Amino acid sequence: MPHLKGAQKNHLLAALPADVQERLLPHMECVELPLGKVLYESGDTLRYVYFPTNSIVSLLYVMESGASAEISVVGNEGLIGVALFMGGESTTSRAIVQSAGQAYRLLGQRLKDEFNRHGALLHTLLRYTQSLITQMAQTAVCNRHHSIDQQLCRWLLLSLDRLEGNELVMTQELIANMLGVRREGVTDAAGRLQRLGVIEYHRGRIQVLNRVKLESLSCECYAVVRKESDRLLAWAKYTDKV
Amino acid sequence: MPHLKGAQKNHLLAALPADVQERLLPHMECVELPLGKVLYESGDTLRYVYFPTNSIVSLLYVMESGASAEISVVGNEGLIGVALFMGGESTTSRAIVQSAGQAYRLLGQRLKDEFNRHGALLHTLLRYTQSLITQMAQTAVCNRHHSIDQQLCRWLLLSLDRLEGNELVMTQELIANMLGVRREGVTDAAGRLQRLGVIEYHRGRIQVLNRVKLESLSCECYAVVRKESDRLLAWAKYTDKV
DNA sequence: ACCTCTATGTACGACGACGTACAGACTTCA
DNA sequence: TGAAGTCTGTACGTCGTCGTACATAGAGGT
Repeated sequence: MPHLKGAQKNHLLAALPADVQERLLPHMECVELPLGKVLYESGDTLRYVYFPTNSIVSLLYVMESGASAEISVVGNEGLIGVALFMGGESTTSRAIVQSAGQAYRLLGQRLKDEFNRHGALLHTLLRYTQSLITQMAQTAVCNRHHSIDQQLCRWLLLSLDRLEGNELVMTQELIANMLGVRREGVTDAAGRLQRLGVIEYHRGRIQVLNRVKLESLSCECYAVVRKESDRLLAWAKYTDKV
Repeated sequence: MPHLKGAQKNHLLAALPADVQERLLPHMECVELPLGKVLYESGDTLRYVYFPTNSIVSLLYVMESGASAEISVVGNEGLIGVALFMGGESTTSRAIVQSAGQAYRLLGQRLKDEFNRHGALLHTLLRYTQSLITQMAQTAVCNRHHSIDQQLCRWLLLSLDRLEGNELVMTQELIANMLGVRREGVTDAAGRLQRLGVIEYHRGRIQVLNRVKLESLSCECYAVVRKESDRLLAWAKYTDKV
């Protein structure tokens, strides 16, 4: 079953019972997501949902002034487009590829059809949505209380969790857009991390050398999000009843 | 039908079809929510959901240091306890009464039973949850980019929308806890608003004199949340299909 | 009338982040 | 090999918020 193999790379798909997977997979296509691609714009009616495998997508709010702030990060643990099954069909944020890679794409209506069978998919997606809510809430907290240095650590860890390996392909300029701060602020913070031997970077490639230390330098926000995600997405349990 | 009358004060309950209301209402009780009461603590397994009528409840994240930040505000437009039907059973935030009043309380299991009938309640609650997500996302943005003055305006407007009249019973100290800033910062901002003739306050009572001006002084965040809530909670449409 | 508690007002130095400007280093492509 | 573009480093004055400290005034109780 070739489809199944690829789908296992996305935790959400992998967690679904075999019968649900079999109904969905024939309709899914693997697409390339280049860096910077906008999957949907604020207010767009969503047509597809995306299940990232080795890509990362940011949900970004862009203000009237053009300034931006990241609301949450989505990788192989989740999907892009919760508004489709939540019923709103659109959101106020933009979905933009933060790390190039691949994703499975599914026509929204197919997902909704399965969702409306009220089985495992519904419960799985709702639990995932709650973990997304937690991430958004913690982003709000972090933006209020923590320094750029701490936020950079949190952001690196969240991104790292969604990729294989210990390298991020990402300029400081892009990170600044995500965090909603100046590029120079990221340069300062990254420079400090590099001098501490925690990371090493060069022209758009960041390697994490000491993850443990990175976690200790991060604010509590990363741990909160990580722990709650682990709890909510402990797939084996609760998936067949609410 | 005495139950129905009171339930109409909560928009979420009011939006439900008669048969759903009739099944739920016998199990609901009207409870008093005094200022400062904690409906649930971070990590608690939720037992009840609350549908506020004339009270306001804040979802607050409390950090290790004890500092806090409000994630979202809930009033007669929504309910407290989405984690129950989302499947997580608990959240990382605290629910605390910000404005005393009443609410309908319902045993979580009753709500889940109805939710699992996969009818109008499911779609209604999911759309509400999306509006809540929007509010959280915008809180993150606002915390990043806007001044205390702007955030105070946003906060006053959000609270005002959830109450009758134009008065808030709320000390500057409590507002500071919600916004996650110093009390003195709120004093400064509120003083400026008072000198502009936009509000008038005295020892824990705030009256809004000029709502239009308040909106113009607020950042875009209020309008974004308001507009999206109006869209998502335009009950008449879409409620019987996804 | 007095005391106590609570709510609000004001001041000042410290600090983090901002806006702006510009320099250096590496990459890409002609 | 040279030019253009990209990514990163550094500097400096400004501004908003913080932490701290203390003052004032109204509310409530005895």
